[in-house]
Amino acid sequence: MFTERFLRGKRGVRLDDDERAALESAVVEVNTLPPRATIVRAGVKLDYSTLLIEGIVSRYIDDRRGLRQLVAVHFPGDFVDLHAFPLGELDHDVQTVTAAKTATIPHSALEAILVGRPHLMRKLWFATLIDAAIHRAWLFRLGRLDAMGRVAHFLCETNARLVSAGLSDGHRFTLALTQADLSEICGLTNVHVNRVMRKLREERLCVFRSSLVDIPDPDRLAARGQFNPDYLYIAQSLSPVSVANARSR
Amino acid sequence: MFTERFLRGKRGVRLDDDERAALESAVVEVNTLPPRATIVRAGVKLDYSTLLIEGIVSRYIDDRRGLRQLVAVHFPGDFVDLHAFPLGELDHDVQTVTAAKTATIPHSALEAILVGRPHLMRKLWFATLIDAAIHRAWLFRLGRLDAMGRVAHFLCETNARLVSAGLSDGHRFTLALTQADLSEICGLTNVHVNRVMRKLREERLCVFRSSLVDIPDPDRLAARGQFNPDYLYIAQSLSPVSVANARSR
DNA sequence: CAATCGTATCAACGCAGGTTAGTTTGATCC
DNA sequence: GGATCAAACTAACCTGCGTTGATACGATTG
Repeated sequence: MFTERFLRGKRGVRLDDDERAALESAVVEVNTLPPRATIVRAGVKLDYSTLLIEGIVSRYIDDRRGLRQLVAVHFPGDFVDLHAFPLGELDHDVQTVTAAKTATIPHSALEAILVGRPHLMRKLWFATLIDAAIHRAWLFRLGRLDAMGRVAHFLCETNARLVSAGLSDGHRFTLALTQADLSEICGLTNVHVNRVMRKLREERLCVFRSSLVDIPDPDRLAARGQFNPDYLYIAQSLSPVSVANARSR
Repeated sequence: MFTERFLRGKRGVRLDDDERAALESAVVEVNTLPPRATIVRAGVKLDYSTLLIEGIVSRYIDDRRGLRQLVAVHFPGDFVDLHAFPLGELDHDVQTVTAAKTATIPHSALEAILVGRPHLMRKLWFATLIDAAIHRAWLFRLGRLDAMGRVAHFLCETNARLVSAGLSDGHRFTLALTQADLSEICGLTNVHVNRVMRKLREERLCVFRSSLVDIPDPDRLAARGQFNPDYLYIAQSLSPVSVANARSR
């Protein structure tokens, strides 16, 4: 089951068995990729899209001078570059962060879904718009939060997304990102991210060591990062708050 | 013709007469709105979307403490909240900046297009993904550019978009944004935006006075803001560079 | 005409985060 | 065991932007 986690826990877009099967049968290939492998380059015409099954993938804009800004991070279940289907080519690069397993879905198969299964198509559209909503939250983060807030916000978001993918219990999860990766996500230098991580640790807001994130009190961290999960369109029953509360009770 | 400017000048998604007519006939209402009028509030279920005919509209995320980050600015021809159709409700607020004229399109009409005109639907999807591509460029701006660069980048982007909408000649255009608006776009304070505007003027990069933007040398401004228009998916013949060159020859 | 309000402008000061240049830790491999 | 490398961590210094508060300008209104 390649699409098992796709749209999992999202509000109002549950896939029925039929749709699930249609998507599954659209997969033509499964690949295993090493860390830091380029999946897509900006400006190259694409006739397939990539669903992430395992590992972490990043999307980034690069000024070809060493400065790189991540614009998205993807976890298992994300349809990484589904937007390449309507767009034809991408405006940014896509690269694995960790080793990853991906499923390839040709655009010809999506074309068939477009014509024959309009309601499944709308759910695919929805998926690309969640990514856009996350972009907007990232804009808020970069534009209006200080360094502590940015990191806190990102960790809250990641926790919420991993909870809904079934990969976090609401307090702890593995996250194989380096501090340098975090700095490219949060618009900071790696040196400053290091300072921030220490402070988060000192204030008992979050401990991130050897790829393990531990959030003792998700609500406090959320407050520090002004994090409000609404933009993730997560189904009520799976919201990180309710999960965290269920555990702390 | 309400949809005259919609997707104008975009690569590979020209609307044929039939599609144009279908969209036109989906309009049920045209409204005139005053400046700073709220169009949509976050979290409210929507059964219509809004096409902008005249004026400027902004989308923003607000921390309810006075800090506001704009996540998008829309010009005539933009389908401001088309993403509300698949999403159902928005994760942010939408407000006019200037007085504006809008066309309302009910989601029921979009539903009909979804089922009956899959290829028009794909073009609508495309339109929402352009917005996402612009979000990404804004992320780069906020994450990796200094204050001068951010303002320069925004002005280049706006110039390019207005050229393709037929509202800029590539060097000059009217833009009824205040310096405070610019600060909420660029993640700066209005005081610092003022410093930046002076410096842009002193360096002959850009003069912005009483709602009129004048860019003597678009290439120089683009270099300062590391602006590359590819993400706007503008058709070759309408790219701002070629327009600017045509004029300067 | 004066009063008012939104916007632009400027100067003085402080600090968050960048820059530079390291050292330490831990994993992997010979 | 030592060698190597990536990642984490630190300190010292510097600067770009935020903050505060005041003034100027121009449009609108009474």
